[in-house]
Amino acid sequence: MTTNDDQKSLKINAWGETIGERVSTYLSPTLKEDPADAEVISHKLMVRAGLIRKLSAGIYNYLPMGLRSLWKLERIIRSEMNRSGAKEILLPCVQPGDLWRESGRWEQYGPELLRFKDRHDHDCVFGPTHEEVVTDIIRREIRSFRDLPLNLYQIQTKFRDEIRPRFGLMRGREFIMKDAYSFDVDDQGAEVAYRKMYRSYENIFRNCGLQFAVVEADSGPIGGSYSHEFMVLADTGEDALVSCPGCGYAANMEKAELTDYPAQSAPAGPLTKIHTPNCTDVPTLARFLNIPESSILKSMLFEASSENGPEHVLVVIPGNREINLIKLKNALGGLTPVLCTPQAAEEITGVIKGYVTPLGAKVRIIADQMSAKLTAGVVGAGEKDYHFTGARPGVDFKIDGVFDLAQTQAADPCPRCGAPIVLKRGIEVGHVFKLGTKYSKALGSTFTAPDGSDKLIVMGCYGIGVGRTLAASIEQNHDRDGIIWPMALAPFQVILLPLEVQNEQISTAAETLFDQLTELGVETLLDDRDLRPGNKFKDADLLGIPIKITISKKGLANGQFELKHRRTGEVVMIPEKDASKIIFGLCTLALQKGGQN
RNA sequence: CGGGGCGUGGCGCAGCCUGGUAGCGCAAUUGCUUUGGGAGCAAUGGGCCGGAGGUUCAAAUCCUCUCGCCCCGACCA
Repeated sequence: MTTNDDQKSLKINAWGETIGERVSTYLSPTLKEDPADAEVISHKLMVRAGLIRKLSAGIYNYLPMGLRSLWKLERIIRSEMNRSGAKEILLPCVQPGDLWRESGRWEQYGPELLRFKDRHDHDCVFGPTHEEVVTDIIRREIRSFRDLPLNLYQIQTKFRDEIRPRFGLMRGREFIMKDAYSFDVDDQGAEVAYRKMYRSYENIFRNCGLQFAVVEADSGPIGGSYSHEFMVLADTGEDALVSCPGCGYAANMEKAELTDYPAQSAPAGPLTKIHTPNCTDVPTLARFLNIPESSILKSMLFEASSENGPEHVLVVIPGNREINLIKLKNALGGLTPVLCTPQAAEEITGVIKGYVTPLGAKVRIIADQMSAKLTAGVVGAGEKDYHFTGARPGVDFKIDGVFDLAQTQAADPCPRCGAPIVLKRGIEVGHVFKLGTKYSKALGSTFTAPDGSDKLIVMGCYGIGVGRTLAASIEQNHDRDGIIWPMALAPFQVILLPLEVQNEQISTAAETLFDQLTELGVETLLDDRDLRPGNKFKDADLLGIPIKITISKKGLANGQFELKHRRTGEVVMIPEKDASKIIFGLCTLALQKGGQN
């Protein structure tokens, strides 16, 4: 419980961490100005508050203050993972290249996989993820159905040589990830494991005091397999998502289904060619004809390459809609579609952009579901300055396939309940995924079933971006003055600001309260620097410590301290003699309320 | 990888176009005054101008090459 003699004693908790620190002997270098290389708010604030420093592109040092928050988060994650029955392990960063050849990812992974050779000229990789290594453990150690189910997790450093690291901890090359892997005897068991992790993740992010959404994610054209993403809601988030206030349906924008949306048929009538000069885009044409944009069926030419060479596909969709490229990709059986340039489209269709027609088209035509439902629409005439009205999908032109292809827009009806959809933005902090037998098959991980037969282990994998979650928390919780930590993640729960440390009465009162709080286990930062009040206030706000106690002559004259809540700005005077109990109570309460304060 | 931008004391920047003494603000150090929202005065220290090569009597400045970093596009925790 004590430390070296030449320093005032520091209290230590059960894990060996300090409960209280003095700013004068800490390393918390704060910056008045934004760092020049930071773009997003969390990155700026983490650097300014002295939580992290950049070492190299996408590679960061954690300073003491940042590390404390990281520990808090890791502790929350650990406790939930352990509660769910998962077992913690620690796997190496450096892995043999041969293992990656065995799984086929040595070839598949691409330049994002950091490869190097050791002194014996053996291929090595710095692990970007650990499916290979855990599966290797399992195939060696698991023999029988009696050994299953099992869930192994670790909190560990990964390296992915991203093309473009950015936004500080949000997208680093080296980053800390919690990754868990479940092993089950069959699909049903894997399903149970998946549900457990799903619930653990909800608990983790709730306990962090974060507002989040769980969304269905795109898992490619693999049938049966599915995945969910955990998104921290923040306007500055990189990912778009849809959410239904009616039934709770939520999905990544890429994945969001649409079953219906407003689209209006063009006036019925015979197919008529009309003169439409200079109407090369939808808004212009709609205005020219005085019809809604949705009555225009726009035809867009895509190129998709497979081993049989490039194929061209004409996509027909109502004029007021954007095409969702992921949906289109799935509709094309996994081939990546690329929109043809106007020049390329003109070469293939023989007409300039804006007048491309599905009528008599030689290429495959696939239609968005709503365009297929319209009784008539306006389409290009395949001839400059002319369109057709009254074109009947499937009658006047062929349709080779109908799919849900449109991007969801705000207020579109929910695919589950029909209520208007709301668009949000989020930061992906966690991902749960059903793997199936991909890796157990590649690496030969089997077990003996009760009937004596050998079966492949069914796997799932589950990730949380630890550093990213910290950044996301700041992205969601900050103001003009700095970070606003939720109690659960704050590096310290309380900061003490004695305004004049030269004044004996003030410094004694501060030291006394510091002792009392740390004795109670309240993590406290004492700003004992001989600085002007303004400096201390600014730093305290920047650091985002939830509770700020100001100790001044004025207050002490009445036997009181001033208590200010960082989040609300609410100020109360508290009596000196009860201060530690009151503060302890507030901290405890905040943690019980799921980390919010 | 393609497109754009930036490298000048610890941090943020000016100087470069039009070559000739390296400058400003903040921070740091010392002293005095100050003490409820980033104080004032005075003094001090600190810079192979990212690196290499070239042009020139002379290069932070012009030219070539290189390295690093940031921003915009396809992947991901």
